[in-house]
Amino acid sequence: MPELPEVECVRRTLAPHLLGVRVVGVRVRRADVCECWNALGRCVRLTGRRLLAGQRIAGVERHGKQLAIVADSGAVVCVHMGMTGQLCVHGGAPARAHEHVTWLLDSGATLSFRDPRRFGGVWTFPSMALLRARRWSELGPDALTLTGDHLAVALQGSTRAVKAALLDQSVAAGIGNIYADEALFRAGIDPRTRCSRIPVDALHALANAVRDVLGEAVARGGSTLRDYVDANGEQGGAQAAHLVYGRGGEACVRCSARLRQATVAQRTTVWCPACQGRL
DNA sequence: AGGATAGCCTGCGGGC
DNA sequence: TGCCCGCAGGCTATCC
Repeated sequence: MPELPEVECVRRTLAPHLLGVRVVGVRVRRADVCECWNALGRCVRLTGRRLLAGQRIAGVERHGKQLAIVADSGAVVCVHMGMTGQLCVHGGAPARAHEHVTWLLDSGATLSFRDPRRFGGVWTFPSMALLRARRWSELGPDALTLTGDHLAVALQGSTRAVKAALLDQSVAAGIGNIYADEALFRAGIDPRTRCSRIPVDALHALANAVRDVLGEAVARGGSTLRDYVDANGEQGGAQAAHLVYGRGGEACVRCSARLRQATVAQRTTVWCPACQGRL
């Protein structure tokens, strides 16, 4: 389940394969995972050109959980991987099941977007500016740059549970269920706590915890629980560093209390009832 | 209008 | 062994 660290690892492993490479063809096996937008903000017909056919790739960018492959023409393909999405580069292996879009590159390699659950998708725009204006503008700041000051403004007066706010991509982009629980544990905050009851110093601690948890997970290559692999098909190692996620009923690594598991914000949530105080 | 909820979709593991 | 059910959850649409 790609959250920010996994998508960043895909970006980093993808870039060396793509930069300066020309797209010589595109094969779409499921057109309904793609959406094309023009400069007027209208949804338009899917074409190879809009998926960068014939163009040279000049950049691979990321905001939150979304990737953008940018051509030298300025045209952009934005990929969101949902839960089970994968972007892999390989040397022309036969298509696997659920491989929805394949880009043929002049390097001889192919890039494929695979997504069994189809919670992800592909969006095309004539420029990065339009992607930012039409799609990324809905997102909060990238969670790797999250600050306590921003959290204080974004959560001001909100009565919802802090975990729900962390999962809200308009608050900060990139946090999912795994790293929300890990960050709340590090910050010592009960995930059920209403936002408006969290003091500013605790919000600063939370923002720091979010950045630390995400940064460390990137350094470990992301978390592989089931599906995640980077652009080279390699699994990550960050799951070994999870202190609470997936450990409900086990002992807290800090105080040995039994970790509690319950549904918070419609998500399976694990926390330490001793270390994470309810404010 | 903020916040809670349902639904999308497939693979897998547990239970019988 | 095989089938059925529940669960995983990022995001949007819808309801309250």
